[in-house]
Amino acid sequence: MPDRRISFRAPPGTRDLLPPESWEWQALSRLAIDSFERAGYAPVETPAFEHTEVFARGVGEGSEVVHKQMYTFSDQGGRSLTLRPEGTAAVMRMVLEHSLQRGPLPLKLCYSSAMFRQERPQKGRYRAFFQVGIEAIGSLEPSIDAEVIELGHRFLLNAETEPRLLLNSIGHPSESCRGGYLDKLRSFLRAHSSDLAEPDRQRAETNPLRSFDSKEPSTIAALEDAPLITSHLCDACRDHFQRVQDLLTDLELDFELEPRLVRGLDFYTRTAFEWVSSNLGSQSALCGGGRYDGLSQALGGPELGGIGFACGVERLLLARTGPSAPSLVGVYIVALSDEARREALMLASSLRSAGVGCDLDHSRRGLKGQMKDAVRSGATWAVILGDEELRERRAGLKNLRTQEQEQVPWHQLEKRLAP
RNA sequence: GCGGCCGUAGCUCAGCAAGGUUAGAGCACCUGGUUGUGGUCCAGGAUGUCGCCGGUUCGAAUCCGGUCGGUCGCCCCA
Repeated sequence: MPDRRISFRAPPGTRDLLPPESWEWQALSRLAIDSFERAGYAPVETPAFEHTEVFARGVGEGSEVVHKQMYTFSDQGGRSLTLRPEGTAAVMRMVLEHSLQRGPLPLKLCYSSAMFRQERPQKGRYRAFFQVGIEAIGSLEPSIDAEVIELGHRFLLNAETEPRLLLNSIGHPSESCRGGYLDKLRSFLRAHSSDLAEPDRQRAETNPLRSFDSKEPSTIAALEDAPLITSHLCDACRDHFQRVQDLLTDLELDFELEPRLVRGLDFYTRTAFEWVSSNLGSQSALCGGGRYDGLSQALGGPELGGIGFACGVERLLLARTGPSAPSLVGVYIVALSDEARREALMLASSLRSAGVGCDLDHSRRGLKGQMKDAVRSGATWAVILGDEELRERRAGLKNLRTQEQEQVPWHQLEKRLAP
């Protein structure tokens, strides 16, 4: 319970990120952006809010996200604005606004940004949350699909999350492909309407694909023999999907074909994928993505295919099984007198300039307290400065892991502690 | 929008069913034992309007009503 004299707390579904979790959070974001940049993806940042239309048209009016989860408000000029509920539509808006599609393609972009959705909060799901993701825009080649998926997979492995990769293709909207399939699925659902669980019947009409997301046992049973998208793809989409699979196999990347995998946002086409983890409570999706060849045109742009994914950082934190991030403080300076404290502050400054992470006491703690704080800081080394050391211009250098200690002249300290 | 569970110290919780001395424990924090050496041990210290409002009662952390908040699940999604 927080201090009751404080009358405010973070709004429902939002949370403060504080140590030690915040260390992990930072390390994860850095790891993500770092791995994406190494593959040629440039970091971008779009505004936290957009004209509502960007999401209404980009994400799709029919989607749940747009329908009832957006934080929408009017500004003083009467414009309708919306806090971004996801990143892809905003990034595409940015690309089109600056005509980036006229430069070399594909555009390879990455981001780590806050997203906002009004949903009922629960484990692994917040109203304000962070996503790290990438977008590759302007190539229809299967190789870019494979690159994007491989980057996501390797990132999740490096993030110690034990991901399972689910893969599907949802074709494209025309009658010869997903359109025709949806008709067949609808007839199937109508024929089996009485077997569906009550909440799923309505949805079977409005958004038949989503029936596959149901957790109702009776619905799952009824869908046992439902037609699957993968056997109704047009030749071009089928070929694309096969080539993506071949490339992933070349990359020795394990994936599970999941013909029931669908996407929540309307703009997705062809390749759809998702990484899941079993540590997320009732949420299972760690990271989700797919190809969105219709998005640019939905926003009034030219034909411009793209593919990308977004990972929920809070979910990554929940799914992590590996060791925690190491401290960037390598050295803790222990000072035993006022004179030594002055010296310690100067030493800290020069060590930091040399790139050595270090910390020191500011509470006038005694030796014992400072040693304790040194351990707490995560430092490997304690540099001990007492009157005797000051006189002889040397310092006690103690390795906090091995407990070995020696005396080192000041001028050698920096060299000994250099990273 | 709907449902389950839970609100007592910074954290995790005991106490509540049979209302009754100064409301407890563990962890964490600070000090000392060791006037110059951390993770163990010992001693001590600081920290609470028992979520809030009202009712019942001589008396409420405990019973009743309401309210606010948290959490997990449904829906949906990262």
